Amino acid sequence: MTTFRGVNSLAEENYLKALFNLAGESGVVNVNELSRHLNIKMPTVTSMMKKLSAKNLVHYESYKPLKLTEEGEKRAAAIIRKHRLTEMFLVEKMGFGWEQVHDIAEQIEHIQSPLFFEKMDALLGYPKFDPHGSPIPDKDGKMKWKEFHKLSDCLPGEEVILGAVINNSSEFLQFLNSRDLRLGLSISILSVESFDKTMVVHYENHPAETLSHTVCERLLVDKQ
Amino acid sequence: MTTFRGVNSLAEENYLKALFNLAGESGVVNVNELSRHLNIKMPTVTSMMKKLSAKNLVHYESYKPLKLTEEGEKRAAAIIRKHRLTEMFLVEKMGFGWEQVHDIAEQIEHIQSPLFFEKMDALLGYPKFDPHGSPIPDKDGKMKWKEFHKLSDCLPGEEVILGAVINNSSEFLQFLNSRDLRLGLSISILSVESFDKTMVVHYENHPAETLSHTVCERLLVDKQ
DNA sequence: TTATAAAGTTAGACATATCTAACAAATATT
DNA sequence: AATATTTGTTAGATATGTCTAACTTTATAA
Repeated sequence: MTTFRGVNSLAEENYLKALFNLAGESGVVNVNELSRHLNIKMPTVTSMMKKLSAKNLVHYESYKPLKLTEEGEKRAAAIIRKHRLTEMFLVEKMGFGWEQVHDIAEQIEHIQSPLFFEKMDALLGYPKFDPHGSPIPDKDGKMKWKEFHKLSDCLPGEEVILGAVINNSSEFLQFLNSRDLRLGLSISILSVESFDKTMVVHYENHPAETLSHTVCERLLVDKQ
Repeated sequence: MTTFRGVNSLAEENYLKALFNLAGESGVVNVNELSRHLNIKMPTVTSMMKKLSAKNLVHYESYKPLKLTEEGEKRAAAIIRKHRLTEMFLVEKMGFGWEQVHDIAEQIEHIQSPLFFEKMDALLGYPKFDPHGSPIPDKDGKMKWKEFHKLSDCLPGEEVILGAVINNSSEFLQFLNSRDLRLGLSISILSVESFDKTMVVHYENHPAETLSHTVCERLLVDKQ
């Protein structure tokens, strides 16, 4: 039947999104990184990059790192926007926990219906951040992370606000749930173990909770 | 990436759904019908029927009409259930008009997440019918149409309740909107033109509205 | 009842998206 | 600098789902 998919196929959308998410400051991504992230072998990635390059969505030259074109970035941001709006909708309007929404949003982000996402946006009151604290790109693909610090970079004595988490896996989020850790929480750093960087923190009804460096690296806080 | 699609591919789901929707009393469907309905050429349909037959979802024998197996019917009903729950959700919880929801539901019906549809179902209060009056199959695939009559089979003097519409095209539903025709409305039949079966009816603030036979055939009513 | 039309099948081509095996280039290591 | 490792590409195979052209079977009509 060839269900209508708009301009890009499902597969193409997944590559664009991955390129967007993996791009750091420089905006470039290696074939190998992309391959590992998508769980798709490198030759397949190479051939898709040629295809997206032909469509002017990716800058591709043999053996050089990949970069989205302006148009590619716009398309990618539109998908991320749909993903994050959906996560917000699932949590705010349908009663899901923040640890349950990733896989569903991963599917709904491919729905072709501008109106559907505009309705979501309006019902949510035009949110700027998703349930994990990630910014929701606006319709022009613009978005800005707040000026967060990793909790792991903070020092004993500091009092910070949990603003975002960088790892939306169900397991990690369930761990946070089990410790009553959620966005907006005010956290005081009591001490840092020097040899393994483990932190002991205090918040709400938790007088002394121990958090591994691995966890602290994934918690973004506002120093305020 | 091979996005997880559960047991059946998107294409397979569309064939199952079409077989379910086209099956009349007898439950059988011709290759040709299916081909026209899906807008897919007959040879393609034949080959897919062999595939679904190998999976025990369709009874297929050369040159014989097609029929879903019990398992095929179960799978199809599950998709229709998702479609109709989604339509209801879009109308009741997101403020869409009944003429806007078909295409979106056509995409969301393929989402793989039992929890997502259970949440919808619960938020809607376990509805039995979709916004067009079609029954929503339960989790076992069971559903039953109310005992409706076509408006076109009714006689002058009768007073009936509009219970369902059979044609969910945006155009038809917009026509009904333009005449303030909606489910639940009480309609009195004033007269029937004998040569073209046109009906003149009365309801609400419409003292005398003329409806073509084509329209009346698509309106299902409860004789009370 | 034979001819014609409609419905259905077979065979083979094509696009998309994936893979493995083998080779080439760039990077890192000694 | 020479070698080894990692990264990336090329070539060719495979699965899915679609198509057209040609043929067969079933149904319809003369």
